[in-house]
Amino acid sequence: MANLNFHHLRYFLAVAQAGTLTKAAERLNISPSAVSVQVQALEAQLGHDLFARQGRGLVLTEAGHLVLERAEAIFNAGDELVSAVRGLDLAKRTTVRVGAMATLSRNFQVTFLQPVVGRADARIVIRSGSMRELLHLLDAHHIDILLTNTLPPRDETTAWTPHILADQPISLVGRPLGRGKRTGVKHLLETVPLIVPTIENHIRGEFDAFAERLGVTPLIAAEVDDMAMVRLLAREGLGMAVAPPIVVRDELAAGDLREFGPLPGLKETFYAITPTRRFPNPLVKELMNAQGRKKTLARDGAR
Amino acid sequence: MANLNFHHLRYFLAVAQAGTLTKAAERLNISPSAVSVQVQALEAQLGHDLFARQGRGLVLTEAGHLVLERAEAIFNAGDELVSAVRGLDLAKRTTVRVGAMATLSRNFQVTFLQPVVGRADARIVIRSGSMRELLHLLDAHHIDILLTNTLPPRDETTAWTPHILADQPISLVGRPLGRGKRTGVKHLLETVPLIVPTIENHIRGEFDAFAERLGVTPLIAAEVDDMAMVRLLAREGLGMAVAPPIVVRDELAAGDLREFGPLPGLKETFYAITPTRRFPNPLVKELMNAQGRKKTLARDGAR
DNA sequence: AAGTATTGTTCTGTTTTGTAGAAGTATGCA
DNA sequence: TGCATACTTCTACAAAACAGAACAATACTT
Repeated sequence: MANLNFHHLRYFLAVAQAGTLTKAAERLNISPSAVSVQVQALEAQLGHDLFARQGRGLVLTEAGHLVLERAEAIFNAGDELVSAVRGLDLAKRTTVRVGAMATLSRNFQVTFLQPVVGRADARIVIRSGSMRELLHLLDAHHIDILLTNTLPPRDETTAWTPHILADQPISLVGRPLGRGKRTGVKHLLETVPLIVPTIENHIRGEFDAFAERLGVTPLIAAEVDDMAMVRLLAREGLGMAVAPPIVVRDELAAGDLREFGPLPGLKETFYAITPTRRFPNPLVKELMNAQGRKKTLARDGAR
Repeated sequence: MANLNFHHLRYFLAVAQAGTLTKAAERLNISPSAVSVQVQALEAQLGHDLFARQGRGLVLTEAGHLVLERAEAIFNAGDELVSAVRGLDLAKRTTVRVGAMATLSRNFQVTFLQPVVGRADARIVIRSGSMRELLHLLDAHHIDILLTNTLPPRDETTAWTPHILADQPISLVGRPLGRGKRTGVKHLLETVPLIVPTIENHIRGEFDAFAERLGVTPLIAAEVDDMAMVRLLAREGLGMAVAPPIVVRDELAAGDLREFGPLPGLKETFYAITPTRRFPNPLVKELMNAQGRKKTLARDGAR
């Protein structure tokens, strides 16, 4: 069975809507004979008369009515397609759609988005999910950028590139201890309940290796994958968290929590993953550039 | 702005679905060069790249994904259109869609449909409504036949023809009277409460003229347009109904109601209105033919 | 690193499809 | 009957889509 000829269908629709073949031809800037032939071709292909030749006019048959309804829907969909594509230029330029790993620190996300937050000409869409889900969204262009702290494996078909945004040192953070208590890292690891990342997180691997190296068996109170949860638990005093200080930035500033020294050699790396094509979204470009500057400043400050 | 070229769009869809241009061309039984050109024409027209030329392959861009989704919907609709038209041959042949004036006697409708009722190879769809609504449905081919007892005015654009199905005498029908009561029509009209059709119904006009001719002022208890309601009211003993006996056929047979003689000169005519085209629906043809035979029989019997 | 296979593009000539305009047919109207 | 309207048919022409060859870029192989 041959495919429906949409060119014929378009002329049929014009005739059905205009009421007469002649008027339709006029509206299409085309000769009546051409329209006549095309409509007949459609009828031949469908195997049904769409118009009854009544007197000197055309009247829709039952099949004609049926086709008319659907043809209208089809060409409306076509028009919508075109305007949607045109809309890409306008709408998408001013929106940045960010996917973030559900387990990622919210503070980090906010810091990253700083340059566009609150700007009147920019809209932000954030969706979180697993790496699998987010990569799929990125591939289908439903997000412009993917924020993560673990790098998915690249294979030959990957159409994206990772960008390192920042290295965060990993510290022990927890509620202030009483006066005179020992605060050495090794001692703390052995005596204080700990909140550590789950095993999927590469920090956990590094932490375990670090503990091994020190020759201590840490007292693990909780394994948590969500950084927002880590923050809450630390604030509640469940134990000391193995996490980058940025996660509890506010609490550190307020004095509710304290940083008990970085864990040497442990760090968390934040990545932004973008489609391989050069950033077509100017907001993404802006974000990436701003990030570059920030990283430099942070390095200089650390010296 | 030029119209969307669905021919280009079809090739784009094929490429997007097949993954590569080459495979798409193969599936379409067409050369790759042709496909390449057509897809590029679409891109030019939409003003966006739909594929990113990556390595030696093609990868959908954001605009491409957007177009893909909609294109799928469009061509699905096209396929549905074709199968709907094809389905006309099969489905519609075995279905008869009847529109009946809401006020029409149900008994009459059943009698009319008798020839196809209960047949395994025939489906019946009945919808009721006002003349206006039903004519519209007939015009749009949503019903095959329209049953009515009044004839709508024909003008030059009418695309339908009426068929007289049957003449029914109009009688006075009501609950049996006590023994010895006078049953003359003139006497009854003056003394018994009556259930008469509303003024839109032409029977009412004839009835009023008839009463005038007799020189009586009838005692009207109710004006009702719906024959099912007339039947109910007569059964309840509200009064005597001015109606064709077929409306209360069952009650007459059971003896619950009695016919008090026909009103001379008054009759109701039932019409079937069909599109002017010769019945394309074999069931309609059957119904009309059967009706012809029945009418003849009824006439012969009346002699 | 060089050869080979794969994928998409460009170009040229050919085929298919669509179109205009004249002539013809059928209907409605004065 | 004469004339206008509406569609169709026919013929020639124009536009579009197409195949095939040559080419360019990339990936795989040895």
